[in-house]
Amino acid sequence: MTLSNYLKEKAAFTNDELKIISDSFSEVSFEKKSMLLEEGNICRHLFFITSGLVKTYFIDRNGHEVIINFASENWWITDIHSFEENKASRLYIEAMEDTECLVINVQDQYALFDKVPKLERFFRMLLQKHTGALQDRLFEHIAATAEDRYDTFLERYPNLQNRLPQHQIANYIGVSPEFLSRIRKRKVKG
Amino acid sequence: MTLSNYLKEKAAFTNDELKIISDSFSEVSFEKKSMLLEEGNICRHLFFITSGLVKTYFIDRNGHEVIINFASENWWITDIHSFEENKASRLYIEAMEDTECLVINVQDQYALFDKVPKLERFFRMLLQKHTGALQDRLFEHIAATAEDRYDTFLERYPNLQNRLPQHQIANYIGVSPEFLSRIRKRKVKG
DNA sequence: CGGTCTCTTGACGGAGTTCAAAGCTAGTGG
DNA sequence: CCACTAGCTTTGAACTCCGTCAAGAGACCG
Repeated sequence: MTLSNYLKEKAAFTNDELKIISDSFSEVSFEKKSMLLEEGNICRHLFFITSGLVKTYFIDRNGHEVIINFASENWWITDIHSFEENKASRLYIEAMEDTECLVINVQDQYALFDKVPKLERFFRMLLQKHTGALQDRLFEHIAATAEDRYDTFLERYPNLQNRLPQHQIANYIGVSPEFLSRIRKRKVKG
Repeated sequence: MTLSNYLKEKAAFTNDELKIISDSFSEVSFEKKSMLLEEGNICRHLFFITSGLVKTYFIDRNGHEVIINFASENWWITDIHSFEENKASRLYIEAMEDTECLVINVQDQYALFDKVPKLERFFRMLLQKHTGALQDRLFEHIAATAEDRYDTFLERYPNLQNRLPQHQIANYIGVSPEFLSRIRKRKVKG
């Protein structure tokens, strides 16, 4: 099972622990274009994606979608603020392909932390990495050009480039689809 | 002592726990313009600021300072990635006023987590809040104008507005000092 | 009083947006 | 299997936001 393999790669969990963890999650499927989370709702689940692709976004005050990140195989996704504090979410999470997930709710998560304390620390580390990634994206948006951000996107998600329509990439790097088209044209010319 | 009062306000620690926590921190002072952390070094400390004001920034590839955030009384500050993983930091932390801190190193932090497990969860929650704040700043930079970001700054740090030179605020919201000056002129006119 | 730091103002330029139109591609139903 | 449609990408032109450069005006500090 994928979650166990993933955890084995990432940290030193015993087989007992892996079993306890796996048993705490349930499998859920989402069809392409269906929603894992919608704005205004409380995010009830922490998702581990075993196959497929989702995007997280919010709607800005001009009614435009703003993509925060993508997540595919072996990524965790949730609105952590909503999930942990039971607050209405500002975010949407939408399946961009048919997607298989393992999910856990917040109570079961804390019960699991009590059974496998190592996991709480593991999740704290994950959160740290996520925070680092957010900081890097903020840096890019303050200090780098759109072309730089596009290059960074290509390096960071080499496998996503062909799974995503170009205007979604444009949205993620924070430019209009027209301008990304021009960037690409410029790059081909050299 | 300030840290105990702060923790009492924020979560239900017992007096014993508060004493154990307080005893694990040491006091350090920094003069205005001195550095708490410099790029290339490992961030050895988690800082709790009891008085004063610091800024965290990095130097972008054009040699310009880019301010990530400010921290004053009752704020935690560190480069968490460097601190936890013993990696060279990309960041600078600089005192903008004479500043008093309580500090702990990473080993003592983990020893403290073992003695007061509640604290590890508390820190995870802090990290979540920090992540939320970073996400909000990213949203702003993708979807809001400089004027919107200035308004948000004023709401978020009402007490910092008069303690900071205007060009530092400009840097924080990601515009040139000249342009912030124009924004302010526009706002006065109504 | 002189120097340094800070804020303002003007002129110009560049990065990126918006709008509109046209060409492409892929999926869908008949 | 073809035709149609809907969504995706490209291109051009005008426009906006904001940065850079340069110069001057305060303000603070020794």
